Amino acid sequence: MYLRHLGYACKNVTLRLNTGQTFRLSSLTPERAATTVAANLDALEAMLRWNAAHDIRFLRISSDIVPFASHPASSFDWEEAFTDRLAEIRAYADAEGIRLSMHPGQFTVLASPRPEVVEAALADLAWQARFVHALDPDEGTLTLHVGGAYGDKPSALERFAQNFRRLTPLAQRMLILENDDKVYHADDVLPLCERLGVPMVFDFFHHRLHHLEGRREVGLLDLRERVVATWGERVPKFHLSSARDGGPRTAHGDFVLEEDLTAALDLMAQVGGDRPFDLMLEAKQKDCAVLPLRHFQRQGLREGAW
DNA sequence: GCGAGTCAAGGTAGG
DNA sequence: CCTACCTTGACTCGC
Repeated sequence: MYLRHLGYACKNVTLRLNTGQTFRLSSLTPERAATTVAANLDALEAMLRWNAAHDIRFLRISSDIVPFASHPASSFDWEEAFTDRLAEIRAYADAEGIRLSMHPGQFTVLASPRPEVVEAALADLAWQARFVHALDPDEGTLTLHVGGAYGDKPSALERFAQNFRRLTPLAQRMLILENDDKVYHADDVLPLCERLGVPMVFDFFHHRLHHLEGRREVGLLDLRERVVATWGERVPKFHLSSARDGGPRTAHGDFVLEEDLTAALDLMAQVGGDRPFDLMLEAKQKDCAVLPLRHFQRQGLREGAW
């Protein structure tokens, strides 16, 4: 496989722009929501233009782009209010070949034993699936973690599978599952993905944390063919970070070390033949972490060129 | 403008 | 039981 796009998440440090400006629940009114979403969409468009100019064609949109979108107290209809604006941005992203994704936060938990938590997660995933789909119907994704273990991982996995079937058809289609840093290792997530027919987004950094701490012996070497297979004909997506110097072991660094990127590229070069994959860099410095690594992208590469 | 206090939400680890 | 941490820190108030 070869690296097609490098991406970053939610914010642009250079432009000081954020696709997820929000406000307190106590400030929620339809007017405030409309103003904030309009500003977030403007920020998104400016980031897309900057990205295209810098050959960055992969971006995660903040799940706060529509604050309180699925909250019971919100009556603001973003789809109706911004139909034309969304179509405009979609056309631009499409013309520039930019892939988009969203990643609900820690509170969206489909495996929870608490019904109210699951209901909220279903509502959250429903609107976010519609949002990504409106902007990138071809390659958009919705990244999710499995959730907690609650002292009984098999039961939690079973609950996840049952609740997955309750998602809207669109959310089921957009969803992809990521291995996390402490509970659901790649060899927990992969069988679940295979069972549900959901692509797996493999996070190199999370995977390595499990290895360094001796919780698992299974390496990516043993899993990579199966991880890629979960994507079918779609372009697989991976996550990569470097550790933060001196920070908590799970903290993301400001940048991504070139050696961490080349290690990931080497691992994937031997899989999947002449096939592209995309890589989301999770680094505090966002776009500034991507810029120095762009030359590793092989845009529009055809076989034999690498 | 700025520092302090607070924020919708879940879950885990360590004390 | 409680606090700290993860994550996208950053909004809001009172000075």
